[in-house]
Amino acid sequence: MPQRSPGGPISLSVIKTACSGCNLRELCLPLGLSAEELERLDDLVSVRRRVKRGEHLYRSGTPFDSIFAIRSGFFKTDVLIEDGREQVTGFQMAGELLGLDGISSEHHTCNAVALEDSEICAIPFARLEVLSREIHTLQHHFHKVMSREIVRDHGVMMLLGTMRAEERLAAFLLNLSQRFTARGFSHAEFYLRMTREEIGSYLGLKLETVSRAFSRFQEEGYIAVQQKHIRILDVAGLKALMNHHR
Amino acid sequence: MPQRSPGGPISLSVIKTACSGCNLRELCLPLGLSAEELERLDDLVSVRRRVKRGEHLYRSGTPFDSIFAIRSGFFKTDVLIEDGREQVTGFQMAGELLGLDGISSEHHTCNAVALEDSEICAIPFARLEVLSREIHTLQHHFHKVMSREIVRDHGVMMLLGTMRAEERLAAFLLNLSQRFTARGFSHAEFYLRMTREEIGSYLGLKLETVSRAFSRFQEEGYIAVQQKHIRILDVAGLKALMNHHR
DNA sequence: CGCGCTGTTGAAACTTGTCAAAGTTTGTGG
DNA sequence: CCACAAACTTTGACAAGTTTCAACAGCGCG
Repeated sequence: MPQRSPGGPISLSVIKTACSGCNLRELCLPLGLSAEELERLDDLVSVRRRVKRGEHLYRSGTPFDSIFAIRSGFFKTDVLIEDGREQVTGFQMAGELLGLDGISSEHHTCNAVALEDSEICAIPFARLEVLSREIHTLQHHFHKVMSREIVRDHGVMMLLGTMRAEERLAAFLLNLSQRFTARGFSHAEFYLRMTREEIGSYLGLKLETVSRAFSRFQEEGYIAVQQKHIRILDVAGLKALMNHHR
Repeated sequence: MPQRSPGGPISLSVIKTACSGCNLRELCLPLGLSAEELERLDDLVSVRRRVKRGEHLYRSGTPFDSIFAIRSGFFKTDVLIEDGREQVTGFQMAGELLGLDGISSEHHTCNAVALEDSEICAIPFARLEVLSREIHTLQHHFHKVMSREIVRDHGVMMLLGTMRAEERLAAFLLNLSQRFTARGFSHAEFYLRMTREEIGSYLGLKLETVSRAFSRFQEEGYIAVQQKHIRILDVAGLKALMNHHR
C-alpha cells in the first residue's frame, strides 16, 4: 500500500459490504446515483471475493459473465501470444473496473492477476444491463466508464508509439502518482506493486531499460528509488522530460 | 476503393438513406435488430453528411453529442501533442463507428479525418441512450461495439509493445485484408488510403522504416507494392513472419 | 507541364535490446 | 528465526534495430 496522506478522503480500514457504504463509490460505478438507486445496485453486486497476490481473477478465453470492481488491492491485465510474448495492457487500482474487454465476445480476452492481496465485487453483466435500462444515471455513467477506457488506451498508444524510454517511464510515474492522489494517498511517495519486467512489458521496454531509466532519474534528482519504493522529488522535472522530445 | 470481388455481399452502388435499407447493417449498429426496431433506429439516424478527403469529421476538444457510423469511405483518427507529435490511433472503414472516445468527457479526444471522400451517419448519443433503454438488442450490441474497440486497442498495444517493424507491418496488412474481406472486397488486392507517414504513426515507426519494410516484403515475394496499390501474394508467409520473433 | 508531396534508398548515429555477472530482496522450510 | 533458494534488480559491454539526415525519383494536382 502506498503511504496514506493524513486527512485523505478514503479510509480503507472501514469496509462495508454494500456500494451504498463503500468509500469508493465516487470513483466507481455508483457515481452520481441517488440513495434509492444505490440500494438497487447493492442488490446486484452480491458477490464479493478475495483474490490473493499472484492469483488470477480471470483468464483469457474463459466465459465472461461479470465485470469486476476493485474494492481494494492492485491488479494487472495482460495478453499473451503463443510464442511467449506478454503485453501488460494495464494496472488497475481500487475503484476501477475490470473485464470490460469480455463483453464483445462473451469471453475474457486478457488475464487479470492480483499484484497484491485484493478484494473485488462481481457485477453480473446481464443484470447490470437490466438495471441500467431503468436507471439512466447508471446507464450513462457506465458508458462513460467504457469510453474512458478507450481514451486511456489511446494514451497508451501515444506512449508506445511516439515516446522514448525515459519519457515513457516519466509518463508512467506521473500517471500512477495522479491516480494515488485521487484515492487519498500521497502523490509523491508510493510502492510499486509490479516488477521491472511488468513495467517494461506495459511500456514496451525490456526490464534492463526500465532499470537504467530509474537509475538515471535518480542521478538527475527527479526521484528517489529504493527497489519498489518510489519518492517523486521533482514533478516538474519529470513533466519537462516528457515534453521536449530531444 | 479496393477491388470489388465478384459476388461480394455488399453493393455500394445502391445507397439508401435509412438503416433499414443500408447494406452495412450487419456490420454496423443495427446488427440483430428486428424490422420494427430498425425503423425506430431510422428515426434517430436522421443526419447524413458527406466528408471530403482531407476534411475533419470532428476535432479534438470540440463538444461531443453524436457518434458517427461510416456509410462509405475511409477515416483516420489521431491524437496530437503540443510538441507536434502525432499518434494515429486507428483507421476506420464502412460500417465502423467513430466518436466513442468522446462519451467520457463530453468532448472529442481525438481528430477524425477523411482519407477519401466519405459519407457518415450521425447518431445523436443522448437519443441512442434513450432508444437502447427500450431495445435490449440495441443496448447489448452497443456495449459489444464499445468492448470490441477496447479489445482492438489492446491488440494495437501488443503490436506497439512487443513487435518489431516488419511484424507490425505484416499484422497491419493482414488486418486490413481481413476487414476488406468482411466488406466483400478482395482480400488480396487493395489500395491504401493513407500515406507511409500515417502508417508509420499508427505502427510507431518512421515513414522510412515503413517504406523499407514494404520493399523487403516485395523482395521476399510476400506482396507486390506499387505505391498505394498492394497485392498480397503470400498470406501464410506474412503470418509466419508475425509469429516467430527471431 | 512543373512544382510539391510522397516514396525510396543509403550511410551514419543513436537508442534500445541482448547477454552476462553480481548484488539484493523475498519467501519458504527446517 | 535463520538459512538458503528463487526471484528480482542493477550495471557493463556489445550487438541489433530503428531513426536521422540526405539525396533523388515518381506521381499527381493544379
